[in-house]
Amino acid sequence: MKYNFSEVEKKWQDFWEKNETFKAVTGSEKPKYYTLVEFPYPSGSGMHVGHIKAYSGLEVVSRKRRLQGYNVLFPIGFDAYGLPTENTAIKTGVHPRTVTDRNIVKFTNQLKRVGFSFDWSRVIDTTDENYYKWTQWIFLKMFENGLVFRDKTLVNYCPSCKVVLSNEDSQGGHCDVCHSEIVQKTKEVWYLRITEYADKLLQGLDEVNYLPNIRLQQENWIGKSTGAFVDFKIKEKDETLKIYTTRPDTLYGVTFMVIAPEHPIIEKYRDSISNIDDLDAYKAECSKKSEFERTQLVKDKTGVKIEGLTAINPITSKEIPIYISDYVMMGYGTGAIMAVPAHDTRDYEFAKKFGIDIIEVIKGGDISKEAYTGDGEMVNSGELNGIANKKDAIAKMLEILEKKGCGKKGVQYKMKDWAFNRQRYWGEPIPIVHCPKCGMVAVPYDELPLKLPKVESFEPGKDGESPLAKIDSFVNCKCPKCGGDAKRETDTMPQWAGSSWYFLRYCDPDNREDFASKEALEYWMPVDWYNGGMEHVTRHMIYSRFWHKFLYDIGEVPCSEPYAKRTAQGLILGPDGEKMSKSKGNVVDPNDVVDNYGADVLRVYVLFMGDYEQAAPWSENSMKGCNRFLDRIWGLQDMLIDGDEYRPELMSSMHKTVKKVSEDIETMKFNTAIASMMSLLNEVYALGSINKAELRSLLIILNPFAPHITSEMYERIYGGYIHEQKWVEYDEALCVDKEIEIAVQVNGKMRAKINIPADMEQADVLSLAKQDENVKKECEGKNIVKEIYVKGRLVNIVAK
RNA sequence: GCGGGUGUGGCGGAAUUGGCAGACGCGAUAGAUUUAGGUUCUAUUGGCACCACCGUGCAGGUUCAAGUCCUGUCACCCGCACCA
Repeated sequence: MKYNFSEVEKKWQDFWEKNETFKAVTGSEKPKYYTLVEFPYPSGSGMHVGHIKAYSGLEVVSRKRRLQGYNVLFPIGFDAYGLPTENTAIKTGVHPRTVTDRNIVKFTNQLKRVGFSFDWSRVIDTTDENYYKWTQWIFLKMFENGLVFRDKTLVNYCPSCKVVLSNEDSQGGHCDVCHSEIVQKTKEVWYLRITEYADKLLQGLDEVNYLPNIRLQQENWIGKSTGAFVDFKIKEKDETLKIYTTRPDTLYGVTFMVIAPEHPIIEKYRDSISNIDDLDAYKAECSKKSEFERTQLVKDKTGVKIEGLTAINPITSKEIPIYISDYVMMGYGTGAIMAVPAHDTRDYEFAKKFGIDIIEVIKGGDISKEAYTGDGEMVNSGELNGIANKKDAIAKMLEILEKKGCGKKGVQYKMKDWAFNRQRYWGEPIPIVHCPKCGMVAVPYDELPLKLPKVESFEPGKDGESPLAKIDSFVNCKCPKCGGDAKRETDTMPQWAGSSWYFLRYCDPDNREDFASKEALEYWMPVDWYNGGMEHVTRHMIYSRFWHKFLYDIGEVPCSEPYAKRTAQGLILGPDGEKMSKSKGNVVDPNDVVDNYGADVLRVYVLFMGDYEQAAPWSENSMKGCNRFLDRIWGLQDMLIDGDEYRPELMSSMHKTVKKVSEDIETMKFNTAIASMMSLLNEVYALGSINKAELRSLLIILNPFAPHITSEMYERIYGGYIHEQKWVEYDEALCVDKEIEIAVQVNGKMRAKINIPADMEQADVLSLAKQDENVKKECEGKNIVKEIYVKGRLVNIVAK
C-alpha cells in the first residue's frame, strides 16, 4: 500500500490545528522550555527554503522537548514593517496594510503546510496597533531615561530609498535594502544611546551560552579597547588637544599629530592658521569622497600640515607638527591622534611621505624598512628604558601621565549610537511632539498607540522627508504639556524596532494593560534556545539585548539577558553552489517540494543535507533519497511482527540509535541523527522483520523530523497519538556489542581484523592478535618492541 | 590589513576528538521484478598495475599511531575595515 502523503499530511495538520496540540500553557506545572526562531518578514515572494531550514532545527528540538515532558513555547509571528512592502505599495497603489495582510496569510498557509508545531494562538504582527503601542511605550521609557537624543551629524543616506541608514545598514558603502551607493548627508536625526550599554552588552556575554563565533562577532562589533587619553598643549594658544591611544608606552616616539579634517579646532583658530585655504580645499575634497571611498583608497596617505599651530609632546616637551588627514576619523576616539611612525604602519607611511622623523622606542624591528608593531625592550624613552614588555611600559607611562596631570586611562568602543529613524511611511510613528515653547515632549502614555494615519500616498518627500510630513491632520497637534499649537514628529522607527522585544510579547500576546504580564514573563523568560541567521548576530541581537537590558534596569523584565543560548544555521545554496537569488534563477520554492514530495520529505532533507551550521547546496537527487527513506519507513508495516521488547539481534542497534538521535538533536547534528536512523532501517530490512516494540521506538525518535508519517503509522498500529507518548529511553550498557571486531596493526599498518568479546583482557587480546597468520608473517625475524591495545578499537604491534 | 571559517571519493557529507579514513545519502555498475520506462529489491562502488602499494589542499615535523597535534604555505568563502 503506497503512502499518500498529501492526504495524511492534511489530516494531521487539521488535527493539530483543531485540537491546539501545540498550545503553550502559561503557568503549567511542567518544566517550561522556550524555543525561539527569528520571525519572518512577510515578503511578497513568499517563503524561501532558507526559512524552512531555519525553523526546522528548533522544530525538532521543540517536538522532542514535548515528548520529554516539557511545556514548550515555540511561537511564530511577523516582522512586518519595512521597505519592500512600502515599495510594493508605491508601485501597485495597494495600501501597505493590505499588502502586509495578504503576505501574512500567504506565509501562514505555507508554514502550516510544512507542519511546524508553532503555537498558532500567539501569533504577533509588529504592525498591529496593539503591538506597536508597546514598541512606542518602550521608546518613551527610553526617552524618559535619557537614552533618546537628536543630533545633527553626517549620516549615511540612500538616495534610492530616500532614507537615512544606520552604520549597520550601510556596510560596505551600499544600502542594505536596495544596494545603491550610500552618500553622506548632514541631517538632524534620532539616536538611541546604545553606547551607554556597551559595557553591559559585553559583560552579559559571560552569562549566556552563544556559539563561540557568535560571541566573538558581538565582541568585535562592540569593539572595546583600553588605552589612554593624553592632552597635548598647543604652543601658540592656551589650548590642549586631547587624543586617544592604545599605546601610551610609545609617547617618546611621537613626532607629529594628526587630526580629522572635520576637527573643530580648525574652525576655532582659523584666523591663526596661515594656510587655511589649503586646509579648506583638502577638507572639501574629503567630504566629496563617500565613507566607502575613503576606506578603499588606503594605499596612499594624504594630508596637509597646519601652519600656525604646533603641539608640544607632554613627555619630551618637544615641539611637533600637526597635520590634518582623512585617515583619522572624527567618529572614533577624539578625532585626533598622536603619531608614532616607528611603531604604527599608518603613521609610518605618512611620515615617510611627509619626511617626518621616525624615532625607535621599542627594540626588535628594523625601522629603516617598516614600522615595528611587536613587543620588545623600551629604548630612547627616559624612565621607561629597559622595560621589556608592553604591559609594564603602559602601566609606567600611565603613572607618569597621571602624576603630570596630562593623561589618564580610558576606554573606547567601536560601536556607535544607533540612528533610530526612517523617513518612511511604513513604520512605527515616533511618539514625540515638537512644541515651540516646551521643546520635545513625549506623547502621554494613555494616548498610545499613536496610530499611523491611513493615507493614499506613501512616497517620501523630495528632501528625504517622511511621507507623514505631508499629512496636516497628523502633523498639527496640541502640545501635551502646555496645550499650545505644536507639530508631531514625522519620522518613523527603523525596521529593527519591532523585533527588539518581540520575544517578550510572545509570553503574553493579547495583554492590553501591559506589554506582557509579570507572571508570564517570570514563567517563560529567558528564551532557552534562540536560533537564527548569522546576519542578525550583530544587528538584531545587539539591539534586542540592549532593549532587554534597559527594560531589566527599569524593573520591567525579570532577567538581564533575553537569550540563554544562541545558535545559527548555515545558508541553503542553489543547486549551482551559489547563493540563491532571483536574478540567478536558482531559487527553490518550498511549495513545489511540498507539492511533489510532501512536508516530511522537505523537513528531513533540509536537516539531512549537511552540517546544520554550514552552508550546503540544494540537490533534488539527494532529496529523493530522503523520500525513499520515508517510503521505506512506511514499508515497515509489511514486515511487522509481534513483540513487546527489543529482540537480541537488534538490542544494541536500537539502544545505540536512540542514544545517537537523542544526543545529536541537542548538538544540532541532525544530519548524523537521520543517518543513524537510516542505518537502523537498513539493518531491519536485512533482517526482514521488525517487532512492535522496535518500531514504536523508531517512530517516536523519528517523529520530530517527520511528524506526519509517524503520527499516521502510530495511530494505525498502536492506536492513539504519538505526540502523547514519551521520548524513548536508552541504556548505556546495552549500546555496547558483546562481540566486537578490532583492527590489528603492525607498525601502524592494518594487517588483520579479529573478533573478540568486548570485555576480553588486554593480555588475551594481544596473544590472540599475534596468532593471526598475517600478523605472524609481518613480525617474522623482528623483535617486538612494544604492544599497544586500545580498548575496543585496535591492537598495534611495534616490531623492528 | 585584521578577525572567523572551510579544504576529505564523481557529488552532499561522516569520523567516539590522536586509534580500522570515506558512516549515511546521491550518482554509477550488474542482477531480479516489469511489455517498457519509472518504482522496488539484491550486490558492488576511493585510486591503481587489486593479498602489495597510494590516498583527507601543499611541504615539513612530533608520535607506536595524524583528516585530527605543531611549523610553514596555498586556495576559496564570510565578517570588519585607516578603530589610533
